[in-house]
Amino acid sequence: MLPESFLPTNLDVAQLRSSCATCSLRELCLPVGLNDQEVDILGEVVSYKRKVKRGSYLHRTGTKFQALYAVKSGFLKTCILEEDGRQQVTGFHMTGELLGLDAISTELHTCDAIALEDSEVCEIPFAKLEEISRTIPSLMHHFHKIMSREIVRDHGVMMLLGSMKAEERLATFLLNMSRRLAIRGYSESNFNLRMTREEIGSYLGLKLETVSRAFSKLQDEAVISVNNKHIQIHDLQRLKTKMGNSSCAT
Amino acid sequence: MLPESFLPTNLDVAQLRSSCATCSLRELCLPVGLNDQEVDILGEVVSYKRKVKRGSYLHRTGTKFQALYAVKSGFLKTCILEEDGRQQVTGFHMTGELLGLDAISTELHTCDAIALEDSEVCEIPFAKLEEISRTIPSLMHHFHKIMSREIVRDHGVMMLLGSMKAEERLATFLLNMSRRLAIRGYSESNFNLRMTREEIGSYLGLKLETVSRAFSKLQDEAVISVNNKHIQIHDLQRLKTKMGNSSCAT
DNA sequence: ACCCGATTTTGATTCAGATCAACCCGAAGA
DNA sequence: TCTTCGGGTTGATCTGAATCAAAATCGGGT
Repeated sequence: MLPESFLPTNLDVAQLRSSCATCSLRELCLPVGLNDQEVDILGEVVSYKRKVKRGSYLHRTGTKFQALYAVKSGFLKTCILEEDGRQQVTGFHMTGELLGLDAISTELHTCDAIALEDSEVCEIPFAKLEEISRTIPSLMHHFHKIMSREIVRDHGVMMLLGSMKAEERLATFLLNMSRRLAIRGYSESNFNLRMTREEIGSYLGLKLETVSRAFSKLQDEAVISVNNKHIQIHDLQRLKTKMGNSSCAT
Repeated sequence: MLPESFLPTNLDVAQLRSSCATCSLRELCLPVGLNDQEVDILGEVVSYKRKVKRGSYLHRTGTKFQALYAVKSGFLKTCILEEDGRQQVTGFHMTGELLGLDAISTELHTCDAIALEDSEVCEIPFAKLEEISRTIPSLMHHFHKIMSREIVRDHGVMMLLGSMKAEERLATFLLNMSRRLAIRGYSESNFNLRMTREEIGSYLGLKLETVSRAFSKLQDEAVISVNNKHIQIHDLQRLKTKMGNSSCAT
């Protein structure tokens, strides 16, 4: 099994989906452990909200980096692509997660971010974030934790890509989705995927046909039900065992 | 070809290997763009130096995180390992690079760091680093860049593991080593590897036999010479073309 | 309701890399 | 010097996933 730390939570609070209609900071991943006054300070920074229609870009590779984006609602993917056309999905991102961390290093975005459904993000001008984090140490520390968690997540994916078989990869992926949805208050065993088989494949280092076959196999074994994008997990426990033992019985 | 940003430089200054025998801060990756006074402040934080003998651990998975480590000399690997014994090398680290970034998120190390040759590191207590970075904005910003660069590097590895063939992976790996050595003033075309075939394989998601065969193939094609751990690159240009075009002629 | 393009599933075949196995080589130690 | 042992190379075979191909299904628009 992958270590717990593989799972890219990207948020520490469970009560994300507030009923508040405005761009409430409380929904984001950043203001963990801040007092009201500090949240107010942060609030002036993240005021700008942006809508991203399904299929359109939040940012493109090579464009200037100015702000991080906190996902307020919706679902996005990030991917890098080579000149020769090869594409690698580097992540899927849902409510409360932070996008753009990779762009800090060069001041240019190093990947594309594309909405897989109509989404909303809060823009967080990075220069301002650094500025106020000087006066709010806990904010700075939490931001460091978020970046670090992204590194840990990436290491988990390296492990997956480097040494897991197709079925293990898919099981890991499903459990990851399940867990992240559960944290946000959705069902852990009943959900709709927002991405295509090809996108899943790109993320997992597999071809789309292989992903499809792996789905079918898990369904044949009655571990899950698959109806196109709709997934139902019947046996979470058994799915977990699939994650980590290629050596054990199939 | 991988984007330039793939290459995990982890330092911005070329003149790393100063002749100064003490633990000069100037050699590290952190004090970029600081004035003398600021370097002095930072100096009080990173005073402690630690030796790590070849084969021994700098830190182990699960132990408490207290400090980042800046490699002063030597060569280390980091790896995560599963209960079932599977191991994944997540990186190789040389002079000037920063270790331990993954541990910030949970306050526990999420990987082992093992010296592949006798090495020296400077300990940087993280709490203190955060503290002084409040008063030195450029230090904070540079630290953010370093973390971000690690994320970009990891994405590059994901690309490699997700969509490259064995030979492409090895070519990419060699060019990466070559470049990092060149930055440090060593030959870009003539160097000794410090890790075994198995460790290379783990990093690249290949078995050691496959790594060995890929080496032999590149040698047969007169692109490189291999003598055990000693590598000589004869045709850097051709090696670069190997990196990115599985579709093109072999 | 119907159509069209995109997506998904499934089958047949191929192939890159894993696995199994033998052997070689060089450094460390008796 | 001889032995041993951890790497490393190379060959033979196997296999999981890629590739090629053809249906089936879904969803959006008219």
